[in-house]
Amino acid sequence: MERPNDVESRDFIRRIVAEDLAEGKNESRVHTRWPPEPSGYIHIGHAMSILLNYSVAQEFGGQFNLRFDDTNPLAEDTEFVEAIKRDVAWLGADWEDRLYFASEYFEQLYQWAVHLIQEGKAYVCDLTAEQISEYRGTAAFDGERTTTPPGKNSPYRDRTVEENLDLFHRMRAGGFPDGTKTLRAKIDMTHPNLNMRDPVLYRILHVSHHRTGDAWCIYPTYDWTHGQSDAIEGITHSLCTLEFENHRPLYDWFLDNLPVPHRPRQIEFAAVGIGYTVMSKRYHRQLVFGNHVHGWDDPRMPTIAGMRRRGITPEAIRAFVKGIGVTKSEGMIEMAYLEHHIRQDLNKRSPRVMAVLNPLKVVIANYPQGQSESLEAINNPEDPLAGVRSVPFSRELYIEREDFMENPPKKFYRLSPGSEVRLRYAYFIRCEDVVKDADGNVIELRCTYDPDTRGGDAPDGRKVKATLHWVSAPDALRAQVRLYDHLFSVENPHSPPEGKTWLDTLNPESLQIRNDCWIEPSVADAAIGSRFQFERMGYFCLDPDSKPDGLVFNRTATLRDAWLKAQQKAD
RNA sequence: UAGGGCGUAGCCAAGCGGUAAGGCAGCGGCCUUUGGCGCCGUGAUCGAGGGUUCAAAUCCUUCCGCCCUAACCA
Repeated sequence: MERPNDVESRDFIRRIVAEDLAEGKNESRVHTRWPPEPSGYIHIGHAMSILLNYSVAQEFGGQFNLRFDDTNPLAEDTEFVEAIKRDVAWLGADWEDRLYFASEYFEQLYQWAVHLIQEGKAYVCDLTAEQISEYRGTAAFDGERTTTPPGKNSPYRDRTVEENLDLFHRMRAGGFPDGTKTLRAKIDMTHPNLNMRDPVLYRILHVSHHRTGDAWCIYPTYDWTHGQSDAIEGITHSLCTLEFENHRPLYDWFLDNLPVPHRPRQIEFAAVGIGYTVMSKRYHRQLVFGNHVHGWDDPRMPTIAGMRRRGITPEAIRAFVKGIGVTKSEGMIEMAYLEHHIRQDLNKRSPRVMAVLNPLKVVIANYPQGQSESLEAINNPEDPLAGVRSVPFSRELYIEREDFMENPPKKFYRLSPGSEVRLRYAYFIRCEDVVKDADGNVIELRCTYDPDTRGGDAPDGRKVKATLHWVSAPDALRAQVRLYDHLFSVENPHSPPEGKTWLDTLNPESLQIRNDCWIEPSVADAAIGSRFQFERMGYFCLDPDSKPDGLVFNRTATLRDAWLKAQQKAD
């Protein structure tokens, strides 16, 4: 069927926002926010939420806030606040001067709690955590089937307003030990939505907070904080992930029962999952604190910090996020899809360079001893403006070990005894002899070159089936290269094989370090973070561990490899 | 079990009653001084059944499957 292709369809959230705008809601404003808890580093899943909230505001001429949801001092830390700010900014989401902390609203929240008590809609409860759970009516298996009994009222539910006010005041004043009392909303203990069965608003925690210090010993829960914070900030559309859908009735109940200045609307969307990795902060904390990776910014991690160190650009992440769309159906995106966007972005912007990761020495027998020359190489065939550079050529070179086979199979176009190939931007060479050590390992190739093919073309028109990258041995820089693979060996670590845990599925070969790599001298002064395409090998970037006399590169992504694929098919 | 949500090709995703967009992956081919890039071609009757209608992926209905919650975490 014929359908206009140029009409980009809107996702369901943008459609709702557009409708609200059309109906003149919210004084025709659009205002979103992203509310992280500073209890870990953010990951690519968060990036989707950040970019969605930010871009919706952008597209509708609205504003975007960054608000830390810092209501649980037990897990939070300023280190995470700083890391999150850095990562959000790096992704390109600009909160301008609107950086907020839910902890700034603690006093207002307290006043609203008092209001609720006065209205007879909240009470101080002495039940323990376990008792609260029991009274709530937890699902139970009666031997035949699981049932969900209605909850029953707390015996403290009918305390007088005066008593509640007094108790709540003393809770704040520090009169009670941790866990002995809570403030709960008085809603409905038989409500089918468990969140509505008298949820806890405040718990007692004699713990100092990274921003409010020891000013408080009672801390508001997420549910009691979130919607009201949105209201205070004038948020019009509070976009969050699907697991909060169950909380929406409560979110709305608070707004309905409080004298809030504004009425925000919560809309939920599906979070992303990506194959061969895990996307939960809880798991990330275990990976980091359990030393299964080298920190939050380990290039194998799906954290923003890790991806940045890996060499992935914010543009690639944005393109990826835009590509997967916004829906309510939860799925698992293939890693190949992320890699596609990484390659597409890096292909256009990365200067090419030649580097040999697994060196095999080549001596050009007919090239004069002691002679050398400079050859011109194109910096980026995708970008004419990138210009050219010169690379040194000499009698002794290194080529990639995988580019030579003594007994090549059919369709192996590269170097083998007697065959001729092109050295990129240099000459045609022919392999004349194979030098081996006592164990029969190939340690050197003796080749001859054709002086007439300088630059890579033969005047007589003869063709060659392969072009190899290479470096001049006396001129090349030694480098360490870190090759990364999937962090996990199974696509979904959340459902590991029988008898295994998710940690058992970590890929033992996710990091491979090569110390004897050689790279052309043009990268000598590259800045940390510089990205390159090592021709025929992949995309790499200079790691912060790099020193002037010891270059360290991270492999961001491999190039697609038709030969590799053909081999795998042959196996 | 209760409440909430989801189900369109291997993956993501358009579609909103008029007879299945697009991307990724795969496969085949072209091009090529990166076996890269680029280009061309190639796949579905929409979880299942029933119903309404001239016409249904789109409406109704029953069923099935999967996910979320049942924390004084967010």
